[in-house]
Amino acid sequence: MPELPEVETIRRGLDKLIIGRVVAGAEASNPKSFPNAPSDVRQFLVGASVQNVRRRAKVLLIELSTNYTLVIHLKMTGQLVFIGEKRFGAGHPTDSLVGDLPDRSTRVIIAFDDGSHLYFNDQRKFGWVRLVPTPEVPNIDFMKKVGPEPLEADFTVRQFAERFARRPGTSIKAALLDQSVVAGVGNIYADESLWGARIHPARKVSDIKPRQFANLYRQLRAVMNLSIEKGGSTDRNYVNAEGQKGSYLDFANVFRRQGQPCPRCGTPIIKFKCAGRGTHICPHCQKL
DNA sequence: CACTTGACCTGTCCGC
DNA sequence: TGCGGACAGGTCAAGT
Repeated sequence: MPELPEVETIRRGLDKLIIGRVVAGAEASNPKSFPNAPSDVRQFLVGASVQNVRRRAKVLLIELSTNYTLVIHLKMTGQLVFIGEKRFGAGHPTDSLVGDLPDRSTRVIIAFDDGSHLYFNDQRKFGWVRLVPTPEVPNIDFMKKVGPEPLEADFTVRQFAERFARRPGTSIKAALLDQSVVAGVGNIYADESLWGARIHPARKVSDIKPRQFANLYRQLRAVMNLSIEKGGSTDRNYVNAEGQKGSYLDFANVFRRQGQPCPRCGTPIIKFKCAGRGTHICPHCQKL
């Protein structure tokens, strides 16, 4: 579910909500969701204060005073929701998607010593939370192979185009979704940026011209920055750290808009399968 | 090797 | 308001 803009939105929320709070306890209802030994949790999580909340690709990093980090991947259906100590049953925000927590999808609960809680909910159990020594975070498999951050100021068009040389024979959409090429792109922003650059998703990487890479680079950054501004995309169950939906899909041009007119030319948007994923294009603007 | 497909899970929606 | 099947935003292991 969450791609770079959604994870970044959660990060910004947590940055305001949990810095300085002290962990009082942690429990997991599903061992796969939080595979750490109880002794590590007692030693390095309980009593720790939150120093920093970072993001790398689609991964959240909650850095603790014990020199350990909670590494969190939300995969398809993960949520990370903070509920303060003063919230009672009656007072849900009107735009909230979550009811009382914990609920059936709650896999991990972090309790803070002031009575507030951080809930990791994950309907499909693909996501995970891991407690890792902070210096070892760059060495976990995912971190070792993930590509550069596309929104960093020093990430250039040239760098962007060069990354695709790793996957010359595959489709541009498969390459965009490959986290080792560029970090943080998922199905929504792949489709939206390809529409913006007028590139057909099934086009082979080796056929893409330098001008098209330049276009795609601009579109990808524009689309992701707009989404962060709108609080991300809520298609089914994404929510931010306060349980609220994002509104980017109101501004999307093709994603989940099959049958509706292309905003540029009016041709109906179509949906088909590409790189194993549901894919949305304007068949007039994006020719194979 | 480069690339594609299936598996991991649960829930929802659609057609019969 | 039953049942089977397809599908869902991600990533890895296994297969071609």
